[in-house]
Order: sequence, then C-alpha cells, then structure tokens
Amino acid sequence: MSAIRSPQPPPALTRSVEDYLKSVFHLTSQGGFATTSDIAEMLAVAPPSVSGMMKRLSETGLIEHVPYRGVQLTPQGRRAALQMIRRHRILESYLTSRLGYDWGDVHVEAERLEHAVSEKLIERMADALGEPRYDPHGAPIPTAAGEIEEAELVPLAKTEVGGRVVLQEVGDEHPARLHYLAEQGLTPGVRLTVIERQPFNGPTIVRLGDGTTRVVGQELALLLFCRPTDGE
Amino acid sequence: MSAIRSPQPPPALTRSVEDYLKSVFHLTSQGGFATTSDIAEMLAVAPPSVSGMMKRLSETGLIEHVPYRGVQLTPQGRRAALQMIRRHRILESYLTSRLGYDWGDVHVEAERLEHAVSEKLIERMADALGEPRYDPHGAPIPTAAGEIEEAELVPLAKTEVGGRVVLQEVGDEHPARLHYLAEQGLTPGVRLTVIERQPFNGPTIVRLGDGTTRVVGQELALLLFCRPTDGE
DNA sequence: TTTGAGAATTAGTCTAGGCTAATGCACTGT
DNA sequence: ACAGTGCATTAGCCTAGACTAATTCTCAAA
Repeated sequence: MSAIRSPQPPPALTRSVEDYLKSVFHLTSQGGFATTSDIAEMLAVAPPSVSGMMKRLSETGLIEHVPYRGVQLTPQGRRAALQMIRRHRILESYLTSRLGYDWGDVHVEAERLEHAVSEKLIERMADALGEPRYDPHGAPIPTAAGEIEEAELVPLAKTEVGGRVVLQEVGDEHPARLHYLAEQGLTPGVRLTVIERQPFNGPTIVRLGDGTTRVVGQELALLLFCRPTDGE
Repeated sequence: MSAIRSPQPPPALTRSVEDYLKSVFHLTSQGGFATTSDIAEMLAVAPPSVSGMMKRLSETGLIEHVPYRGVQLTPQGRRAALQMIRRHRILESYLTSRLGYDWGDVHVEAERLEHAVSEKLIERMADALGEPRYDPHGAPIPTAAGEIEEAELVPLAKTEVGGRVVLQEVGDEHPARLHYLAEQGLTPGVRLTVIERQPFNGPTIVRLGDGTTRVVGQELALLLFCRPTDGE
C-alpha cells in the first residue's frame, strides 16, 4: 500500500485569492480591519462574494475573520500579500525601465502579470534593475524576504503652507491622472515649496525647483504623498 | 433608458481555451484532425473534459468538430492559436536573451506568461529583440499578422547517411534533455555530417564542425529537425 | 430602551472546467 | 456480415467563484 498523494505540494494560491489578499493588505495598512464592503468595492465584486471568500481564506489560515467586524491578515497572509506586492512593483519598474512603458500604463499590465510570473523571473528582473527600492510611482518595493519600508508621508493637501517637501509617492494608478501629473512635472523625487492653500478644500499652490508654480486641486493633492524637508 | 451593456467587448479567451487551441494547432500542423485522446494527453486532462470543451469551442466558432472523428481549427481559431504561439515564442526569446534564462527553463515560464501578457507587451519585447524569426529552440515565430513559416524539416533519425544537414529546430521542451543537448553542442544552427546510422532504430552518428562526433539515440534523433544542405 | 438604517451574512443559483462511470460508435478481423 | 475492441460521447457530479434576494446583526439616535 503506497501513499495516496505526494506530501502536500504547496497549494498555490489562485488569482482571486491573491487579489483578495492584496486588497486586505492595502485596506489594513493603516491598522484596523478591512471591511467587507471596502474589499468588495476595491475588487469590484458584490459583498456576498467577499463574505464567501473571507470564509475560505480564514479556513486556510490566511486571514483572521471577526464576523460583522472585518478581517486582518495572518502572518502567513501578510507574507503572501507582500510577495504579490513585490511582484507587482518589480514588474512596474522593469516594464518602465526596460520596455519603455509609461508610468500611466504599467499598472494594468503588472496587475495581470503578477499572477503568472515565477519567483525566479521576479528575482531576475530585480537583479537586472539593481534591486530597486521604489517603483515608478515611488511606492516602496518589499524585499524578497518580505520586509517593506514604512514611511511617514503626508498628502500634499495636508502639508504646511510655507514648508518645503519632496514628492515621494503618487498614490494613484489612473493612466489619465498620471499622464497629467507627468506633464506638470509632478513626479516622485521632485522638490516643492508649498506657497499657498485656498480655503474650503481648495487647491494647493506649489513652486517647483525651476521657479514655476503649479495649482493642484484637492482631489489630486490628496494622492501626492510628500516628505517634509525642514532645512534640508 | 440606456444600454444594458457596452457593445460586446471582445470576449477574451480563457486560459483553458487558449491551451486547447494551441494543442489543436500543434496536433493538426501536419494536416488532418486532432483526436480527443491526443488533446487529452497533451493537456493532461481526461477525455470527457476534451469532449466538453470541443462542444463549447465549436459553438463559439473556434473549431470544427466532426463527432467521433476529431477537430480542426476554423480560420478564427487558427488566428487565436497563432497569436498564442507568437506570444510563447517571443517570451521564450526574450527571457533567454534578456534575462539570462536557459533554453531548458524558458518553456515553463512562457507557458504561464503567455496567458497574461498583452499584445502591447509582446510587441515591445519583439521590438527590443529586433523582431526575431526563431525562438531559442529554432521554432519559427509567427508574425504579428499571423503568418508562420512552414519549413520542410527532417528528423535527424531520418536523414540520409553521408549527407550534410543543419540542425534547425529542437522539438522538445524537457529541461533535462535540452541541457544535455546543449552540452553536446547540438543546438539550432549547428552543421552536421551524418556519418552512420545503426540498424534496428539504432543511434545516428554525426560529426560536428570541429571534427568531433556525437552518437544520438533514436528517441532524441527524432526530435532534432534538420534541413539537408546539398553542396551548400 | 427601542428602533431603524446600513452593513454583513446566509440561502440559493449560475458558469467554467474539471472528474468518473456508463454508454455509443466505427473499424478490424474473422 | 458481424462481433469485439477501443475511442468518443453522454450522464451526472464536484469545486471555485461569481451573482441576487432574503435575512440577521450592530450601532446610533430618538
């Protein structure tokens, strides 16, 4: 009598599972629980689909589900999520730097590829790029070991008027908005002086290094994450 | 009252469908029909799964199904299959030439990626490589327009003793065999003189350009596709 | 303390794509 | 001409992952 099955090959997550884990990661990155409806919205599925998936995921130990409250990742789920995020961001970086992709277009492509690439391919890409630490939008890339940098960034819309900041990360993936920002010279790494902010959630006005100014509406200004640089 | 749905977005084939189409293409490349059991074997599924899929595919017009006989691709199915083969072979070429992949390892990686890449990415890769015409195994790459070169190649096992040939294509994807062939210097493009063939399906003995000889067993010799070069 | 709104869950259905077991077809050899 | 063998198909079932409709829970406001 021999073994029925070889000793549990690593079960391999499905595309859906990978997407759910990423969503939960992003929704809980400020701490707290991810709610069913937030996940549903982020993945564009109906809430009952989320409830169903949450049940399966907590059975397999990837999330902790407190019924009617929300979910959090277990250490195992967090590891898987970070792996997906690493894949995504390495892919974005590679496509941008080696295949001439535009920073507005990489997201969609990476979103599909991240479920198909092997660990080996990601590491080859990372290696070819010299182990980049940030993706084209300025988001930190988790290490292969699953460490991710946690920076304290403040949205441009909340920065102190008169202060100097560096635009560190653009928290958006919409091609049109990204194209616009690139045109305006508002890309990660750029130094800005916050000149003025109009009241009632009005736009923020900034000066670039070349002395030109930009008027940034609140909606966009909330997506431009900055690091204050006092006297730097 | 507005439209219920946007006007039929291109239905997008599933991974499974793409795999079935590729199988049918390969199995009918010498003409004739692909049989249920051959497809089943190639895809490692049970025959009834194939019958089921064949039904669906013929309903969507991708194949022509003659019950109890087999299937062939419709022009539409052939187009889709060639697109997949182009993706696969461009990916293999790119991974080999730009990311240091070994010709034994590219197949598996490409097999997964081909379902996830966009047309745009494939064209960027093809462009970066200078529109390659053959993949690392020597197989012809279909053009973006869906044209594929059909060469008349003869397996080394069937070549004329005493003749001179060029090894054109290696019809195999098993890493171990490919590694072995690479060690032996039996890679596409190499010129060979057929010295001798042992009887009863015995090995073929060839001489390489450097004067050394190789003894190639029949199983392998059937997978080495050659072009005779009379007096070239 | 109760109630009602809104969010979450359960119930029940659907499709794709697998599977096994049972049945049906076609060709070969007598 | 026909029986048997082997391949193909049908029948019936399963799982993942979606959906809608119905129900249940929680919490804040009266």
